[in-house]
Amino acid sequence: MPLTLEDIARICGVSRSTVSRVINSERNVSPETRQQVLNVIQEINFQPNLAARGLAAGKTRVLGLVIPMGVGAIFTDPFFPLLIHGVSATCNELDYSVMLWLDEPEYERRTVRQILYNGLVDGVIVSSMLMDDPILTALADGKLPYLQVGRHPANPRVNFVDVDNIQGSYLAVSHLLKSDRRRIATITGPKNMIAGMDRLQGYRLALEEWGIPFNPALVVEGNFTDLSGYSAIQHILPHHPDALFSASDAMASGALRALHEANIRVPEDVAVVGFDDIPFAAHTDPPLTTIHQPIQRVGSLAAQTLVEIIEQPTNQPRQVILPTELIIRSSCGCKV
Amino acid sequence: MPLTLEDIARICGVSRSTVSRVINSERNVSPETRQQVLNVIQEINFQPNLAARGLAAGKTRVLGLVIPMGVGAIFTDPFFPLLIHGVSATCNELDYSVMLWLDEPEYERRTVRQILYNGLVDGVIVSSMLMDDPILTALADGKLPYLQVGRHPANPRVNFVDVDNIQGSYLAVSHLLKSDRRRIATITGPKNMIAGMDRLQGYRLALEEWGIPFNPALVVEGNFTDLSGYSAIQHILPHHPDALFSASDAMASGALRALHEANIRVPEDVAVVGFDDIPFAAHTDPPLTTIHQPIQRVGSLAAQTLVEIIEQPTNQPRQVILPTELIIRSSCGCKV
DNA sequence: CTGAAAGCGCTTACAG
DNA sequence: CTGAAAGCGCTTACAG
Repeated sequence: MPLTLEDIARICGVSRSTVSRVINSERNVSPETRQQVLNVIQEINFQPNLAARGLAAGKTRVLGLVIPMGVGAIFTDPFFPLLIHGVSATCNELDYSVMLWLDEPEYERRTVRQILYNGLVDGVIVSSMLMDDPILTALADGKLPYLQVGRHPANPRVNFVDVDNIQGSYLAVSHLLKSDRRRIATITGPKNMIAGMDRLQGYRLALEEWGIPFNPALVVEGNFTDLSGYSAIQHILPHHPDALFSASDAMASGALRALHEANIRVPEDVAVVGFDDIPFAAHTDPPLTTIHQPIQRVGSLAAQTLVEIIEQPTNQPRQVILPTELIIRSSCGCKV
Repeated sequence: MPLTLEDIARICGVSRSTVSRVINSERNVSPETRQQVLNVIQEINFQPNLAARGLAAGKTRVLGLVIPMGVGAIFTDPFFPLLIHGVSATCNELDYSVMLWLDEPEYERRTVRQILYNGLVDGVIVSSMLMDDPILTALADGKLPYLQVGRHPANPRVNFVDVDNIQGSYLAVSHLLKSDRRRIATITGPKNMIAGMDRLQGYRLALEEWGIPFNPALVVEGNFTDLSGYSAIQHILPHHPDALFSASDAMASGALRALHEANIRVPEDVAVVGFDDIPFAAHTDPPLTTIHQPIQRVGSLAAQTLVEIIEQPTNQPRQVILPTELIIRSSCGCKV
């Protein structure tokens, strides 16, 4: 029922090759013919069939977006909505569509194969932050263009867009240091997550710069959830910290609760800085000083970069790291 | 480079028709042949090209999911992540893929055309709650199977899955009534959103049942955001409410802040009940009594129902309304 | 600048 | 139960 190239061609009295050429903006079409075809297309609201185009050209103009559901606080954190928003907006601009896979553990195998070989996508953006995610190795072994959201230390040639987690936590801890805190504890992310380890790295860097020895008793591993932040406090408190850098706002929020229950004043007794700048961070008690990351821009850049990789292949891996920003609220206790 | 049906056929010494039949689980293939083909497919990890299949069969096994970005609190509310999760999980089970469109106002026109006529999706789920969303009328005029998340009062034949907003707010207000509150104010959603109006309807129903006259001075329109809840309180306070039903948790959270600043005690002076049960609702001060809605199940049912519509077309519109649940916390002041 | 023709990888009557 | 053949709606050398 929908019209085809052939129909347009008949109406215009040209061949379907010509119609195809004007649709794909090739030169080699006389201005008059081009205009006429354009008019007809406009008039009857013609949309080329993308399945046919995909089959013939080997390009579908659709990007896959793979989001692993394994990770914790996926519904309290606006990370994925913002990422999706960025990807989608840029795809719209570039005339690409986006295919979404929420990658549940049980389906992982099937997903990878489907994405790689079913010919439906020209490339894929994976937002996995797990060090050893099987989908990452599958992608690395395959030949489909792809780009990671989040860098991968083990694979130097991978394309990625990431937030500068090291610089972010360095910023956070430096701020605490400048506010004369010296016993700065940290709740880290899980060991198998790159962002978690990067944020720990920034913590160490800042300490080092100020000549403060690294004290293992002041670092506790969390898993980015509120609850893990809450229980981390129990381990940290005996060591009398005067500040806390939490590798996520969710954990900071749990820590704030625990601190409150232990009758420890924030920021007077313990200053707190989080990471992520989730909306909730402005509403904790006290409002949380934290590190803002430009997630939507990450998504947007990821889409744009992947399209470049698809359309203008080179040997150079494309890698971009976006800066973060310190957002000062009350929990750090710096009265400007 | 990827293998094709033809390759499998050659290896097995059969025609590609036969291979196609076993892939599509048709009968009319001898058990031995079927097994042999299956083995080869398994062995070489064959994935049929979906673009080709789509072109030949007119079915792509992909569902479109359209999410309008016009609406307010899209990143503080886990509605969309949960919805997407439900849709995606069920699509995985049913061997469908999902194509995502975040519908930004400027692109709306292009989006609709693309979805309807580019042959990439077999049907679409639209999560629009606007009364007069242009995409809804475009879909209604087109011939692509679709299903709405959220009912549409003006179109009785539309397929939809919705949460019972009327029953939900009825539940909320009844609870307040049972707790001896009589001057119950409400902050509504915007007039052009169906869910908003449904929630107002439930409020009226409960009042009516208890013989309490409807008092327009006690109802203020909000737009589902925190801020609108905050400012609504200024209009309501002069009329001395003893309770508040807020049509969203975000607005309730703003209202709580305003109440607090006005030195009005919750729940002693004013009992508060929200709607949505966002994660934050458990952490407000005091924790918010609210109405829980099964969003993920809505997504799951939407996908399942749309697939039924695609695969077994009938004339009957499919319409399902899911019940909500009252979650009692502290803000309503009922000490069980 | 333009058209005829082959081909992308499947499905689907049709004939046997 | 099986295969040969046409066809889905495009793109893309190739020839002119």
